[in-house]
Amino acid sequence: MFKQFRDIGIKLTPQRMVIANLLTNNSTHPSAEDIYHAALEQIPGMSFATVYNTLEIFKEKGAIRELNIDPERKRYDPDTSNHHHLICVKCGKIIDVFDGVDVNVVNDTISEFKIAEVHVEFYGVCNSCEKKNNKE
Amino acid sequence: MFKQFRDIGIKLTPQRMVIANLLTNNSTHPSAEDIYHAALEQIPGMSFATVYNTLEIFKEKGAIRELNIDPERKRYDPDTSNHHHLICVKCGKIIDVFDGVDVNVVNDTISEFKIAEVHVEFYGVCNSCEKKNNKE
DNA sequence: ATTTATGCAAACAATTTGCACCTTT
DNA sequence: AAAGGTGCAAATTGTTTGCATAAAT
Repeated sequence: MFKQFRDIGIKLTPQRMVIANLLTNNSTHPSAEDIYHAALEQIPGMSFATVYNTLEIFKEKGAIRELNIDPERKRYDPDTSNHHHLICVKCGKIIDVFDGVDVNVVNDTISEFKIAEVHVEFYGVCNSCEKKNNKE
Repeated sequence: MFKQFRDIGIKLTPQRMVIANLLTNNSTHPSAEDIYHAALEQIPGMSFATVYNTLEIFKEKGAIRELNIDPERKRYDPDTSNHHHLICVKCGKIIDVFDGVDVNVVNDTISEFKIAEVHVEFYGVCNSCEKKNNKE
């Protein structure tokens, strides 16, 4: 599982392995602070600088993606394939959407661009928040 | 032109009028700092706190929208209608896209949400950056 | 030995807040 | 005089950086 990290030129130290582990198969889109706290439990003495350095390297090498969804802090997504997000405006939950979304474009301004990626965010209220709301 | 601001319950002081003016008919998606500097030229002594307070009020009342496109700072958009953005990854330019974009959804997870808004960002390279690139 | 990563603390940048003063009702 | 807005400075939050130590090649 760490093979893919080494393959793209990331030297895996114990700290980085812990961070890589925390990111992989994690769909919560954690912030640097989330990762720092979780990592601290596995490596006492783990530093914030290391978390930030590691996230920077992972991002540079294309192992993870930085999300701009949360205006207060950067969040990280271990899935670098093009996918979209569903955001609950009540509880802040962010859910991945991999398929069933089709963006059709017929627009001259856009045609003049060399588009590399298309990100779609769906803002709304999730099921559990909706239920909570109805009970009040 | 200030009428619409008053109509939604915003008391218009001189400072707020300057800020409202800087925002309206401005498609550059300025940051709080951009606005502060521009406002300072019209009202010497204008404070940062006032800019932030004003942006907060405008946002609360629905006169402007806060954008999460730039990971380093919040940006503000005077257009609160649902539209999309074209972002040049080279020069950072952000261009509004009002039509010709159609998002089709066939996805159960999304169906369970009460969707309020859909934002699409197109990341790519704009024409002028593309030309610059070719000359090098 | 040289390069590279870590951890600490200090520095930074964007934003927010507390509070005294000044307006406007 | 009561309410709300402004400006200043200090505080907070998220992130980055400089540097000495430690680890890996």
